[in-house]
Amino acid sequence: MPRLTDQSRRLREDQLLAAARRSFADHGFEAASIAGIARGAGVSDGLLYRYFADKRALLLAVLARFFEELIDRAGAAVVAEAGFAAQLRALTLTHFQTMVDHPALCRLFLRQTRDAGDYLGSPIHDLTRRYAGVLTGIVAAGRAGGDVRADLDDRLFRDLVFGGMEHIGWRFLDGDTRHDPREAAARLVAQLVEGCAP
Amino acid sequence: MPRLTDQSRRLREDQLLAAARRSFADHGFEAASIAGIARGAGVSDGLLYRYFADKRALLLAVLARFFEELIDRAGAAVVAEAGFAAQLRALTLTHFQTMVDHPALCRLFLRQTRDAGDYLGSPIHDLTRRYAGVLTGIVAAGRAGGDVRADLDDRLFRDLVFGGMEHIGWRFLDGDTRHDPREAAARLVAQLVEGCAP
DNA sequence: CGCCAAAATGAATTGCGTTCAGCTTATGCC
DNA sequence: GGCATAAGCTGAACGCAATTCATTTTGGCG
Repeated sequence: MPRLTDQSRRLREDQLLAAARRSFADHGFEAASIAGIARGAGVSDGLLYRYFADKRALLLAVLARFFEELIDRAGAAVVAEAGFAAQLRALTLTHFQTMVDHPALCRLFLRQTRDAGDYLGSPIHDLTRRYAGVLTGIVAAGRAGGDVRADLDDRLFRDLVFGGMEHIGWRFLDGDTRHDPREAAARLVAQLVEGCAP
Repeated sequence: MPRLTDQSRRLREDQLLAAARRSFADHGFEAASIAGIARGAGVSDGLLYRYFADKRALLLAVLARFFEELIDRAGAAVVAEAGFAAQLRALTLTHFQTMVDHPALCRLFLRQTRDAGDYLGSPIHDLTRRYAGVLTGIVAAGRAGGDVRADLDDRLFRDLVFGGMEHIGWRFLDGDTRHDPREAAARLVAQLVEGCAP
């Protein structure tokens, strides 16, 4: 049997990733079984290991793809807006909306991504930098436009934005439907801009 | 053989929890084995299951105890200070210092605690409320003292504080020794108070 | 048409959480 | 002191799922 073409190899990989995404989203990491994923993709258990080193590598590949989709959406939403606050709202809204639309995958991401030796230097780590870069761009433009303090600590601000989004986002993941992503985004941005002093 | 006294039962439980804390901190949740924990406590595998329903319940008990210690420290640190900013710095400093002192347990906590059906209504969920209550107290006092906007959204502020602390804290967990907990706490509080507008 | 290398298989291996049938031990009663 | 009792305690056996690898299948090429 001759070597697979790059294209058909990629096709099969897509097939496996799609089946894995379904299984992981439906059952979580531990409860999703290799056998179930392989069955879902219509292949044998063993073949999975020709494409991914182990179960965790498969999960990380699923999450990396998912994260990449989020970053692309966020980037597009941001460039469609003008002004610091509007761009920041676009970023946070995209983030929240993703949590509403894909709660299971977001859960997986938050639980499995950071920590564990395989994070630093992983593809997901690089994506995190790319996502952070979107925010850095917003801040740089805001500073140039006079909407942001010149002495703002970029990294601290990033930690507040992403940390705040994460915590607020858990309400969406927990299925609290009283909350509206658009309003949550607006409130978060207003708070970040104004602070809590009178 | 007569029933164990409450006291000796608690003693044995402490023994098991201590061994489990060591194992989990040293190897992480998955890699820590029941056999290893039991050996560490000087008992058989089976006995563990007379005290904890399963491996995960054992982990949650370890984390609950650890979290309780943090809350007590934080509460004590806060009441020792006066003024909104100083109290908020005390809370965040305690948080950061705990991350520096117990990185492995903090990692476990962040990775294992939220998510997974067993969170809502669990002892750890209650402790989270207690921890949040410390911050709520600080904000209420700050509002009364005129250091906090009357219309501040308490829950949003809480999400920003805890989310920000968590993200900043990862730097401590990742062993980035360039960062000083005290300075990180001061910067975080200043940013929260002042916002990012010029 | 066979040949061969790569793809694909799935049964065997392995490791670990969990269970439970049996064994130990401390207490109180005769 | 001996013994019945009931709870504590043990650790080998079980089940389940990830991973491996010897074997089979596949399809282009000389």
